[in-house]
Amino acid sequence: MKETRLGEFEEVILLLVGILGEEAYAFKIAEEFQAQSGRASSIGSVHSTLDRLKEKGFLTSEMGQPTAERGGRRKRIYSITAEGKTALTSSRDFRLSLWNQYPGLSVDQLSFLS
Amino acid sequence: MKETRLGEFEEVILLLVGILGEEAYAFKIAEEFQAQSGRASSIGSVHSTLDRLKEKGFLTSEMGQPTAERGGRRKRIYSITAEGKTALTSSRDFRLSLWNQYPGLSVDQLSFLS
DNA sequence: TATTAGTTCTACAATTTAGTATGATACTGC
DNA sequence: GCAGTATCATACTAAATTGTAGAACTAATA
Repeated sequence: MKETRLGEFEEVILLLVGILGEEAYAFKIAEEFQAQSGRASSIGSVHSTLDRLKEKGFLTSEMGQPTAERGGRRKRIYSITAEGKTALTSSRDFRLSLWNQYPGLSVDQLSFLS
Repeated sequence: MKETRLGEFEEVILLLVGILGEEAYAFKIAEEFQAQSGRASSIGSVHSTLDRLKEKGFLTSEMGQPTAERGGRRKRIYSITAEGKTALTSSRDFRLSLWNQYPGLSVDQLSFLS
């Protein structure tokens, strides 16, 4: 009951933090989510998800430097913790293992490589 | 808002239905879930999840034949619909794409093959 | 200095997902 | 036909996830 599972949205957000690296601040993450998933996302839900991920110990954050852009409030930059990375890895491994047991979804053949 | 997303548990259950084929009935699915995930699962939650998946159009079911086992009530056998398969495939593709953008998680190298 | 843009933050509400409890069925074997 | 077992079924509850609205901060530009 207290297994700290990741919801689908949470998992994607966590992944995006990893992918974006230094650029992982809420607004950018929301944009990127939309770009990659096609699904709309609101900045608010991204925020609450980031908070939850922080509480679960999967993320940390710190304020970045202000930029020279108009409206350049300081950004809060998120980064993945070791726990976060572990969670992503084991989620990935579990899924790969299941997919590979299901013929039409198997990843072995590299059919997904572009 | 009405995007028919799959929860984490739902997705795994759907996958197990695919994997189990003719053997995909609630009890077996619950057992298999436990075996593969290590997490406990109750038959009741598997049932309600199967129902939900059916409502979403990802599964259908029909009663099987009684077996010659003691207590052999007829089983309800579930199977994946085309929609279900599509949902699994696109969920897989989306994840593969994200993982491959995140160096430590990339699946390209086949490092996961046993 | 007023306006505007980019952004964070918070508190709450809505929805969805997962789990419980309990009862009903259907069959085998004695 | 009674006891026992495997299984389905239902209705409800609880918990977790996701979304909304809106205020507030910061800096640039006009």
